[in-house]
Amino acid sequence: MQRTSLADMPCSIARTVDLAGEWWTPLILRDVYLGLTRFDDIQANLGISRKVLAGRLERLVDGGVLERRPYQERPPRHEYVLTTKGLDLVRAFFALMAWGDRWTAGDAGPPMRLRHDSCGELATPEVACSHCGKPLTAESVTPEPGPGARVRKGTSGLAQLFART
Amino acid sequence: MQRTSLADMPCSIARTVDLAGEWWTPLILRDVYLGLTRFDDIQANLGISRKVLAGRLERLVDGGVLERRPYQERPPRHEYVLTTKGLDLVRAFFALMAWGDRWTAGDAGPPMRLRHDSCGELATPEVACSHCGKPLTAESVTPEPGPGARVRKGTSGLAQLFART
DNA sequence: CGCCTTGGTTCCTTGAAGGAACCCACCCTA
DNA sequence: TAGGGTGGGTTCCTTCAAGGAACCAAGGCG
Repeated sequence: MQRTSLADMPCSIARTVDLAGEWWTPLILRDVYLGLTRFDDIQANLGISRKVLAGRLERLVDGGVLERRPYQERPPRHEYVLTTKGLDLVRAFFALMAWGDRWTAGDAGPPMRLRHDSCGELATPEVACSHCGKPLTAESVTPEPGPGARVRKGTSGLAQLFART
Repeated sequence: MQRTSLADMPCSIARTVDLAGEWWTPLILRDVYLGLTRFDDIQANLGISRKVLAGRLERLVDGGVLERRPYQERPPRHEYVLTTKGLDLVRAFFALMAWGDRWTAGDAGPPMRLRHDSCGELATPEVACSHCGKPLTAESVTPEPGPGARVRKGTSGLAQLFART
């Protein structure tokens, strides 16, 4: 779909989008997480082109997000399962889901809810500070360059950290 | 880029991706958040085609994520600023950024870090339970249908909740 | 006047998405 | 042994979005 790869940008959002932000990919991961682990099941559920699905699954396996695992031999059959890296990505998608619940669900309410096993309650995923545990919002945070930043000479402003070259 | 719209799926991830998951869109929002609010600045920073940028900005304004605001008249000039809805989306992107920091940053480390104003520390955004405040992971949660779910007859399994039709 | 800046729009080419057909190994049943 | 079903794709063709460059218009500005 894209000609421009985002993988080489010095930005963790860009690199995440490059691997997991292609069209359909988040929904494929959602399906796998919810138990649709086989090619035909995912294809039928999403209505995605088989060609596109094959490509996305290959990319996710190469990226270490999914594992292609045989569940029987003779005839050889396999399923796709989330790796640790993939489960961690699903966790991040919970934050996107919560945003969608808040802003796009409308009167019908959220299509899916999450029950937190440890506390037993229906949970709204929140983005919180790892240090103090309080809500981490865009307004309550100040971005600064990290060790992996590539600052370009002759420019200024934080966003210049993420210039493509 | 896509022919298939995800907007009508009964899934908050799909609806979020439909609006904010197009190629370049997360990076545009990142730039606006970091202070690159003008067309030419964003275009130069990302190296994106002007046509694509114009389309993305229009879609984000229509979707209520950005606001197109004049900052001077004569000559008329305007900038793009995040709405409340947009700032909340940036917050969800923090979770994606944290994933990228963990899994794609490599030895160089994260390109950007966030200092939490209220506690003063460098924060790693975590996805936490709104109820008990503890970490919310993919493994520690049980999905169940919400009020907005559309269960299809003749199928089974949670993922069937999100079938396209 | 001619040039610069901002904020786009138009045009053309390339390449990804969508859709349908096809394929192959293996199994089952009659 | 023929025929049909299933899982997991691949091939082919058409359509439409992305990329890139040129163009444009309103308003300064020297």
